[in-house]
Amino acid sequence: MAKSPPPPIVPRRRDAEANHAALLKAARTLMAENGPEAFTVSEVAHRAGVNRTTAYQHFRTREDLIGAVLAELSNETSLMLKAKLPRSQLIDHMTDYFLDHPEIARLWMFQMLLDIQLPSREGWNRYMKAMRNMAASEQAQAGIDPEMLGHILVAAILVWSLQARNGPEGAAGAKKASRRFTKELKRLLLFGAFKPEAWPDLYAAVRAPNASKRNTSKPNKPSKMKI
Amino acid sequence: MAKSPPPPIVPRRRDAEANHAALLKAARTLMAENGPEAFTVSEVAHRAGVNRTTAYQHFRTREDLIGAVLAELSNETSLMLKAKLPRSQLIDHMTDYFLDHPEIARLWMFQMLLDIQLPSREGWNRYMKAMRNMAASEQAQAGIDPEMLGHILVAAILVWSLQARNGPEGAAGAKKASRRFTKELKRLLLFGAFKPEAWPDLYAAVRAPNASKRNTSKPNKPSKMKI
DNA sequence: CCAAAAAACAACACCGTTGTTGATTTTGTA
DNA sequence: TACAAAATCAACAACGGTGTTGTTTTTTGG
Repeated sequence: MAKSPPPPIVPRRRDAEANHAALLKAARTLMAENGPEAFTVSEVAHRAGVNRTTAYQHFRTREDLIGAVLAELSNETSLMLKAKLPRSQLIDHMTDYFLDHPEIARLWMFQMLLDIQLPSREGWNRYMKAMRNMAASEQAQAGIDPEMLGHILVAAILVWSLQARNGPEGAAGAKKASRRFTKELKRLLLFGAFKPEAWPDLYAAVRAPNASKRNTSKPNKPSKMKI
Repeated sequence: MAKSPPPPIVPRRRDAEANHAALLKAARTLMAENGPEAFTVSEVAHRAGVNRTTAYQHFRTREDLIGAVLAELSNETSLMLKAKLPRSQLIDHMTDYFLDHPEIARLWMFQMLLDIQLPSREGWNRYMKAMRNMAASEQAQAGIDPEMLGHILVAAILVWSLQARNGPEGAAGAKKASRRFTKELKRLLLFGAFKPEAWPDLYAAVRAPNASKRNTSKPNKPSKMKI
């Protein structure tokens, strides 16, 4: 009763924290490898260099372990998306990030597939908001559909980060190949890929969407072009 | 010995073929649902409306069943990619195809993830060849990197087809949302998204790749553009 | 009606995984 | 040295999956 300062010194005899972290990391690796459900506690414990029963001392059940990994993942991606960067480096940054953290990219894709749903909806919302702002700005072309463009970009980058290592040079060439990738992505964003005059039907589909809308943006543009 | 025409009539008492097909279909559905490894023979048999032991009469082991599904899948996607269509419908066609066959899209993504590798490398090669031809043609802009553009497109379409059903209107609105998607994709291919003059750094990265290259393709092009 | 194919059914052995329990050992701190 | 947290270890029950076997039932072509 007389003791006013209850010593906040947490007794940490053997390194419980380190083991906890090792277990989380091992679990994450395995989950990213074959899918978030395709692992056994034994495997995780073994990879963490820890006894199986020790794992059960840190996580009551296998499901708890999965949940912990997913929560951790959600935090990290949230942080990544929060980073403020020069806009011109955004594409490189995201591509590099996923390239450097393949487990995150893979787990994200698995989540998307199994659709427990996209991890960290806040992150996704922030991303989409940025897309809308960009589309509304002076720096963007008119007529962009920001949500759809957002889908296109994130899909391309995510999937690329998974494929990059499959090239002829393997993981070694991944970085180099990725520069090729981001360059083409930037090129596409700046200029597109087709010559509009050579694709009158596409042009029509894009410019006169459903019913013949109001003729903004010069409907005769394609007619004068020749291939 | 006297019988010259040995009757080629295959005795098919109870409908073995139908069951075989039902098993394949059930397996494919389940594999697409939770991943190509995440199913049990019992589940498959149950969904196929067939006894578990009957399943083992059609496929010696679980692995055989998986193999059969994957082979079937490979054939179908190969066929899809072989279809000759007006080029302007290609994007819609691919998007619709995956939208109408979600199991195929999902299985494909799972394969890509687990990277047993891309199903049907021939299909992929044919696709990349088409991209190269397109890039080399008069209808395309100069300076395209066909392989990378190919990656971008297929990733965007595949992932979209998985996401389409997650919209607010669910599966019902998927078709409508997909038209939004393909429209934006076409728009992007025709015009890009950014105003090059507003992104000088991107422009520099794209036009003067590593060392300052030869100034082909009018480097002043972006300066005169407005919307 | 008969014979044979195809399916259903029940029972089994085997294995790996989960989660628990209780006893035992290591190790840092006081 | 003594205490106690943390990790190890062995053993166990319960469960569910795979693959097999032998038997029985249904169906259908001849």
